[in-house]
Amino acid sequence: MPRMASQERRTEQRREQREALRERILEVSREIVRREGFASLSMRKLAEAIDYSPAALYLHFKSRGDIARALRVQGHASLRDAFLAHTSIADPAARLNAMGRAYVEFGLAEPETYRLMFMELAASAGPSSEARAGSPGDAPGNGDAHAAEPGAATLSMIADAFVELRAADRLPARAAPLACAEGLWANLHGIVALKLNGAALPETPAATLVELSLDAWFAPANRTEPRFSSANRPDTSTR
Amino acid sequence: MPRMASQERRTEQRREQREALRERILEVSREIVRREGFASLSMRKLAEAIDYSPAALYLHFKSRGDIARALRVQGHASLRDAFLAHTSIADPAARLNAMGRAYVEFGLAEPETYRLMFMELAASAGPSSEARAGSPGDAPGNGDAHAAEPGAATLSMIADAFVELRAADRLPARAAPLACAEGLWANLHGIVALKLNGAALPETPAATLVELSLDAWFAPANRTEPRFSSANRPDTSTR
DNA sequence: GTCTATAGCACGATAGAC
DNA sequence: GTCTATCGTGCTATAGAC
Repeated sequence: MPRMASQERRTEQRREQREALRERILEVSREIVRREGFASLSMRKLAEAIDYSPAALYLHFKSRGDIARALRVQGHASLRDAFLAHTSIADPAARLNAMGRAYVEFGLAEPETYRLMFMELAASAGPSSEARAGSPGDAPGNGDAHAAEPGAATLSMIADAFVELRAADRLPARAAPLACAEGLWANLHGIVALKLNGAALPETPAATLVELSLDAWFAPANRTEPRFSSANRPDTSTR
Repeated sequence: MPRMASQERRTEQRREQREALRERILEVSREIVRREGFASLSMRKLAEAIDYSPAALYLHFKSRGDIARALRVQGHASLRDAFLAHTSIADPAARLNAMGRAYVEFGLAEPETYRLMFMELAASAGPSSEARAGSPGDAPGNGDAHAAEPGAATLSMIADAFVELRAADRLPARAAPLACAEGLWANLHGIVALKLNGAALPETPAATLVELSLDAWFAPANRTEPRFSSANRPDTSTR
């Protein structure tokens, strides 16, 4: 059955090419977003960058918001990887320290990606922002109402550490570990978000704020391990 | 000199009418932003709302970004007022508690105003976001490079409280009071920002997170004053 | 599947009559 | 000071040829 085989091979090639183009679109999109932000990712610009017509994009992605969704998923995977690199740290406080730093470093190193992941979801849930000039279906949050799900993995890694802290009776606050995790997350996000907005928080470097915040959220555990104490530790990055 | 007087009266009336119209534009703008967000405030829509032509707006505001700037100033004044209501609290920890709550309540009560004030400044300082379809000079951050200044008053109120805490030796962390103030601010901002983005932080109510955060940042002072302890205090608002 | 061409819309800002 | 009319731009998405 050589004819059958060759046909199968052809369709297989087709599928691979299709997949490859889709991947290439995402790759170029990611780079544009990284450098100029999602707001400046237009279908025209994207099409020109991959040397196709704008119409071709719509064969692989339902809309611009659909691309945003894919990029967000990739970003969350990237952040999760950064966290995974520290899961081997046995001490939960030390692990939280490492993860907290990693989180803020991720946000400051990839500001536009971070913005896309955590700061431009407004349009998906409210009647608010990101109402651009174009047509409907444009908002980055569209296409998936459960867009928060991809970040759940990283949040639960933080929560796990708090559970361990609580189990070892090293957690001062008497609240649910999940609530602590969300509180710490909010704190870290606040640092990144204010820094990304440029004008705000002009005085204190982000690294110092991170140290302070980690101290604040589980200081006792920290104080018994001077390895991670903040005050007498030179700031490595002065972003 | 009756002729002179009448002329003066006329120009005075003119000036008042001018001022009144400008005030009316701002008032309507504020309401539109409050309900639909700044991104959806277009000069056309605004003009129709005040029953003038779009061109008339440019007699009172240089650009759309100029309106944004005026609205931000008003918002900061409003937030400052909310803080001023608590400056009379003598105990610095209690004062910080009240101000922290007020901050988050402000953000959650006026999400779009808050967004305009703290989350849409990106375009002013970076090559990023808010690149809309229209012409240049559109970004909300334009028109004043020192846009962070209006918020300085509220920040220094927080910093003052930390200075007092430090003076009374009730501040656990050994860092500069200003850094603590910015850290706490970042924490509060993170809570509001994540809540405003809807999808994120689905589990824990904001009020609980605020309590936890305030506890985290100056817990010892808090624990000696059970009046403000959080765990055994019913959440009044479950936003 | 990919292209060209364009529809259709919305915007910010300005020119020039009155 | 206000209006009408419009310029110039950018966008998403689709129609229809190949």
